[in-house]
Amino acid sequence: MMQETKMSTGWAMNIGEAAQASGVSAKMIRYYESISLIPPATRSDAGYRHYIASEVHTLRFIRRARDLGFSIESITRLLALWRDRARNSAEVKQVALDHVAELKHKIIELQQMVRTLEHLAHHCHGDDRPECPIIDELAASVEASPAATRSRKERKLAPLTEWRIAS
Amino acid sequence: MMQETKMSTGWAMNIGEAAQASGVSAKMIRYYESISLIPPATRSDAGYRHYIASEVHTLRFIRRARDLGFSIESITRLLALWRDRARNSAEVKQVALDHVAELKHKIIELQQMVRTLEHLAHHCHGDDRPECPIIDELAASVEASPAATRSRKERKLAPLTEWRIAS
DNA sequence: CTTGACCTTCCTATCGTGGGAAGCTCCACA
DNA sequence: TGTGGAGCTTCCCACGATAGGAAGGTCAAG
Repeated sequence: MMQETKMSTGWAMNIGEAAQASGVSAKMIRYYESISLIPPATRSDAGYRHYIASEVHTLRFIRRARDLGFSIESITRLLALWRDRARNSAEVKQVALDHVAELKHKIIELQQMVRTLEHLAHHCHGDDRPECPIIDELAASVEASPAATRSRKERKLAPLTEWRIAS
Repeated sequence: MMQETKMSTGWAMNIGEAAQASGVSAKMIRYYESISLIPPATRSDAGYRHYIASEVHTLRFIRRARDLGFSIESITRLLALWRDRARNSAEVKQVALDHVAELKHKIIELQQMVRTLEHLAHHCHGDDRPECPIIDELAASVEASPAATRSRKERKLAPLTEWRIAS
């Protein structure tokens, strides 16, 4: 992108320098190019990639967005909005708030795990005796657990009491 | 494992039934076997895997541990402790609390992202105008940002002002 | 001209999960 | 007894984002 700018400035960094300047590793810069998150870099006669300041700027944008947890897919949208001078800030805000909602969802899941584990650990002596409510909880026999089957597709199935006799 | 139990009961479920009963998909049961998290299942003459109640119990254990966010590696340890009747509960507690620490670390990271994003979103009009502090923050030019280079290995490098002239 | 730091492409691995193809088995029903 | 379909087998591929490494070319300083 911005070929003309590149031509007009004449400045260029190679991939290692661009990595250094942007905080994105050379490996990831090549990867981003391969998945078309960024356009193909111009090349020197020897095939070395060259980056001008505006491209490094884009890489830094990506790096910051990654640091905020945005997926590559979201970053694609954010980059398009960044380049779109006629954008609606509402769209940007939407992307950001959708992401916030996802993050909060994850946080709640993790907090639930922590709560359960801390509760169990609190009741565990943590000494040389084998008794352990943590193990007990994991090993608990389930009388009726809807949660245990929640995520699988429905299928025609035999009642649990109808196990077949082996061999 | 527990071959003799299997022999003594004679009961067996096939993989679909075991999946149903344990909450672990058939695909994952095969995967867990392939990575030796669980021992190879016994097979029928036709090659079908058979699972007895104690094996399903193990699968349910794994499922619960996964639900609490434990890695396969940690589950390997937990399973060993479960089977070890002479275990020290201290070891179990250690595995659990190490995991809690990891979870909390992740939570803090995510919360930091949320905080930043909500702060930015709060200052974004979110209307049809292009001005947007979210985009501005991502696009910000960095005067001096130690964070931007924090995770990369040190390398001999030219000062940023010494970019080479292209072509 | 040599050396070594850097670049190139290509392949591999991570982690846990799902999807699907090709082919075999089992069982119920006609 | 034949057939259809659900279920099983193995094998391969994909994800998302990243890192590591091998083999070979390039560049610049000494």
